[in-house]
Amino acid sequence: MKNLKLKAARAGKDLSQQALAEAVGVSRQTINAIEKGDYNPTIKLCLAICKVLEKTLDELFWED
Amino acid sequence: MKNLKLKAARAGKDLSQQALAEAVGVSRQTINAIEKGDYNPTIKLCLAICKVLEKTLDELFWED
DNA sequence: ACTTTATGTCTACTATATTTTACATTTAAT
DNA sequence: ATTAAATGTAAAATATAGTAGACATAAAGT
Repeated sequence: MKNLKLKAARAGKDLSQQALAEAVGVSRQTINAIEKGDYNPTIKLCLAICKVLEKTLDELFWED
Repeated sequence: MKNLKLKAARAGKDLSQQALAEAVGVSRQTINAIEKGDYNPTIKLCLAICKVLEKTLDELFWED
C-alpha cells in the first residue's frame, strides 16, 4: 500500500521527490517506489528520510 | 555499532536468536548480524521484529 | 503555444540483504 | 568432564533493494 504519511511529510517540507532523493543520497525512482508502496527500503534509508523530514520512524513507517 | 536495544528486548521475551528468527521468518544468522550491527535490515523485517517483541520502531531502531 | 518542473512507470543493470551450509566457541545443565 | 543449546563468524549462492536511462503525462509559469 502507498505510504501517504511519507508523501505528506515531504509535501510539508516543500520538497520534490527529486530533492528528497538528493538529500538522502538515493535516486528519484527509489523515493517514488517507496511512496508508491512497491517495496521495502532498508532501515538506514528510512532513518535518513526521517532526519531530513524531521519525523520519527514510527511517524513515517509504522503500520498496523 | 551493535544493536543492544534489540538484544535486550529479545532477552526480555526470553527468546533465543533462533526462536526470534523463526518467529519473524528469517535465518538465525540474519538476527545475529542485526544485533552485531553488521548491516541494515529492511523496514519490513524491522516491523516484524517489533511486533514479536512488542516494541516500536523508534524503541528498537532509532539512532542519533 | 511553449518550456519547465514534478510525477508515474518500465527495463536492464549493479549493489547488497538474506539464505544455506558449515565450523568454532561459549554457556548452562547433568 | 561431558553434552547440548546458544552464539559468533565466514564463504558461496540467491533474492531483492536501489541505480541509470528513457519515455509519457499533468500541472504551472511565461
